[in-house]
Amino acid sequence: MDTLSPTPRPHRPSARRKEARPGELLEAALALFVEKGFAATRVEEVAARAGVSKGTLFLYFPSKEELFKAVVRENASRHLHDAFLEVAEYAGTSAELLHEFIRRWWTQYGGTPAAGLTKLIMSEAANFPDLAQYYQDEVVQPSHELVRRIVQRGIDRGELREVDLTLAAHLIVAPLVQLVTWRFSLAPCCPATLMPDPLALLDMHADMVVRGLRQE
Amino acid sequence: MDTLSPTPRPHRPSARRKEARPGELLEAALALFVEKGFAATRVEEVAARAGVSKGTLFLYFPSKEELFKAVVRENASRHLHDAFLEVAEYAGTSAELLHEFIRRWWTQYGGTPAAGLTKLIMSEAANFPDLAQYYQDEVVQPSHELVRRIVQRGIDRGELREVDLTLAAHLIVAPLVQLVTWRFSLAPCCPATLMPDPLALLDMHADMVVRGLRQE
Amino acid sequence: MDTLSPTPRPHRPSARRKEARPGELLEAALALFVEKGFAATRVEEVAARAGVSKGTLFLYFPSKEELFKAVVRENASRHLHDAFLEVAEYAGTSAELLHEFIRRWWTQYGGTPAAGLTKLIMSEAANFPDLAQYYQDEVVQPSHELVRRIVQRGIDRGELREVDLTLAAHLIVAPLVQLVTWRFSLAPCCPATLMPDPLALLDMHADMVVRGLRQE
Amino acid sequence: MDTLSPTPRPHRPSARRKEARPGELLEAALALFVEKGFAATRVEEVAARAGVSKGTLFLYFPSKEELFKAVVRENASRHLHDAFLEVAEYAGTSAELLHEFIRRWWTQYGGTPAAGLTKLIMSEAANFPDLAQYYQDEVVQPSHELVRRIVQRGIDRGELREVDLTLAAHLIVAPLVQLVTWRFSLAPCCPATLMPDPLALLDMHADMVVRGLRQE
DNA sequence: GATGAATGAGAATTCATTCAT
DNA sequence: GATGAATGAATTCTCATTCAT
Repeated sequence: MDTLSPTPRPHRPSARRKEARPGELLEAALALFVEKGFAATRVEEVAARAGVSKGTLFLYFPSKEELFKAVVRENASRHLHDAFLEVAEYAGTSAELLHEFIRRWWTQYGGTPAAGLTKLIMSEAANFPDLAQYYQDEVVQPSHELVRRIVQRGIDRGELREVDLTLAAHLIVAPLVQLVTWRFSLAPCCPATLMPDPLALLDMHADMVVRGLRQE
Repeated sequence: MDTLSPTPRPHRPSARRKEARPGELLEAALALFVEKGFAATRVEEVAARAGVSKGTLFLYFPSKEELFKAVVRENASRHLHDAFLEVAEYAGTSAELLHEFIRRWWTQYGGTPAAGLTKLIMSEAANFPDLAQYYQDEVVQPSHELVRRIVQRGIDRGELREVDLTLAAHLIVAPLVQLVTWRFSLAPCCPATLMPDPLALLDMHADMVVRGLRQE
Repeated sequence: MDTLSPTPRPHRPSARRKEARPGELLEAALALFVEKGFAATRVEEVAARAGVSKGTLFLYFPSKEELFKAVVRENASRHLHDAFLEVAEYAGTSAELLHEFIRRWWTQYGGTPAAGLTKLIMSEAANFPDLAQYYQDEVVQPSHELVRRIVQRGIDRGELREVDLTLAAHLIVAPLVQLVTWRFSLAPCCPATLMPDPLALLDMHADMVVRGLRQE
Repeated sequence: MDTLSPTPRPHRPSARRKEARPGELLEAALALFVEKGFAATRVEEVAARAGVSKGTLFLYFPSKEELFKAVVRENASRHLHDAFLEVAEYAGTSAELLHEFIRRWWTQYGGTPAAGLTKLIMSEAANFPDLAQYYQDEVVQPSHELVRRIVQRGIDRGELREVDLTLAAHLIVAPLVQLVTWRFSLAPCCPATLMPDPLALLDMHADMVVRGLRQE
């Protein structure tokens, strides 16, 4: 698209490439770090996947470790802000909101390459404790807060029972996290039949949560 | 000494002596592989933690990779056989069985060091596809089969609704797997307050599952 | 413009324009090579200090090594020719000549940035034996010859004892060389108090030489 | 000597080698650093010259830089202490003491491989300012102090004129330092005829110093 | 059996040099 | 002519593996 549309001053090819480099490298690095882990990924592989040479990578990131940190920072907390707004404005029932929330989580994060970040953090937390803390603060905590608000809203509306919000949030989030963890760990190795259809699983999950929490 | 004493179930009599030291090495290796990942763990660390020298490790395991495989094989499918027997013989309600099953899972696996294996497999599946397949066959599949039997038993007894057994099993297992994954990834890095009490979480999970699946 | 104007001694008319920028590069390179050594100096630093880009440097010098050689050739044997003439024409006593020679050496070479060349050659001689030989032939030998002539002149005039000219030249030159070596090695690192005033040192040196060599 | 004398428990060969390793590596490193400079010397060369592999070097020194620092510390201030004692107890004339001091300096340091350290420090001072300071404090300062004492002793005995001790020390030391600098820089590259016989040069130097400083 | 010194293949990083713009 | 992004050969350093004792 970009290459075909006639623009007044199309940046010189090399300039356009230069601007795209970090993004391409981050994308390649995310995929490889997710697949093989930080230590088992060679920077040369990352560079090759991004279509550049080893040396070029170091033009944009001073070390493999900084590349890793940039990958995490780049992919953390992308859509979280929007989700907060939507929940605050939502007008339907809690059952509808939960189904909607979970489905959107899948289309906007869980089903995208960025979801590999979740598995990556799980795998490397002990080797990068500061990043783990960052992820905890920027992604985990806000996500749980969002889910707690959804549940609290249902309680306030008389649709859901009064329950421990923290535990409920963990139980609502767990299958989502589990789904992406599997998507990037066992799923690529093992027969496709083992993985249930994500949307069917998520719909049943939303249904189970609603049944499990509803006021009787 | 050990090799002569008649014990009820000696794994393989001739190998018992040899397995005394390997046991310590496997234990050390499990802990370190879980914490740092396969590539980031140095064999010298494993040996040191087991109280032997680097050379000794290679007396028992021909390579780091074989050590890893032994760790997985040693820790996979420990209590699964017993669980099958117990479910088959269980006499109480489905609600009781689910609570009992989940609680025992925690005391016999989820809360033990062996549970690190789950996180380890998640992290290293792509680097060791044959082990991932082995784990899938020996642990994941049987576990899901066991859970499906529990649900089927509830349906047969008229206590639970008819649901997709595969999806139900995934949703029942997901929070358990998620719990151990966190126990070995973010939990060691981040404030204790973030982790809810495992038993409280698991009890609520069992309760939610029962409410979500019960016949109305 | 420059290339057309007839000047008294244009080095090579056609090359004058080209040599404007190389001059800055050579100056920058001399300073950095002296400070850090050939291998530890990055061409990018040289270019930056000369106010041009890395690529531009290679427009004027085909390689880092050629740049180094140009630095040496540029700075070797600058004032030697004049000194020979002055000694030949000198009319005063040997004591006056020695004092004068040494003071001029300081103002015209030893105290200038060009003196860094001496330290540079000391440091890199083994890595550039052909340059070392060039320096030996073009600078060291003529300098010693000049000093030998001064001593011979003193002997001929009956002011100085008959001594081994070669040894005397070495002993007269050594403190000069030593002074610039220190100026570019330890002096920049260590408290100024350690460095004696160069002119006081050189005056005492001239005085000691005269006393050491004079006819009794 | 050691290897020939029959000792009760000759260490096992490997143990004897192990103990000798650091020394062999330091010796090899000194020679190569002196010849080519720190940056231009490859650790593999050092290892090869010491008869071991690259990896072995890192068993004894954590980095190339630490190896360099160890080389300097190992070779600095070897014979300085003895020299102080000998000067304090010396009974002869100042002329004899100066000749003796300079001759011994040559046999015990200037003429040995350890003298390369002097050139090495000159070359690398700017890149290792802390080592330069260390050398200044541990070697240069004490050496000059020693020489000042010799001159002061001569003044006290009425043999030498009153002169600036600091300047005198510099002028006495300069040709010695210059001699070793040349020994390890231009001398290996250029025809032997250029280098005067060190002992003849040093004798003339001592003679010139005595003549230059003596009371008239 | 146990040790740990030694090895060397492999990975991260640097930097002189090239070349399209 | 000038630039600086890109390259890849070269170098430091790591660590699984071997083996003599």
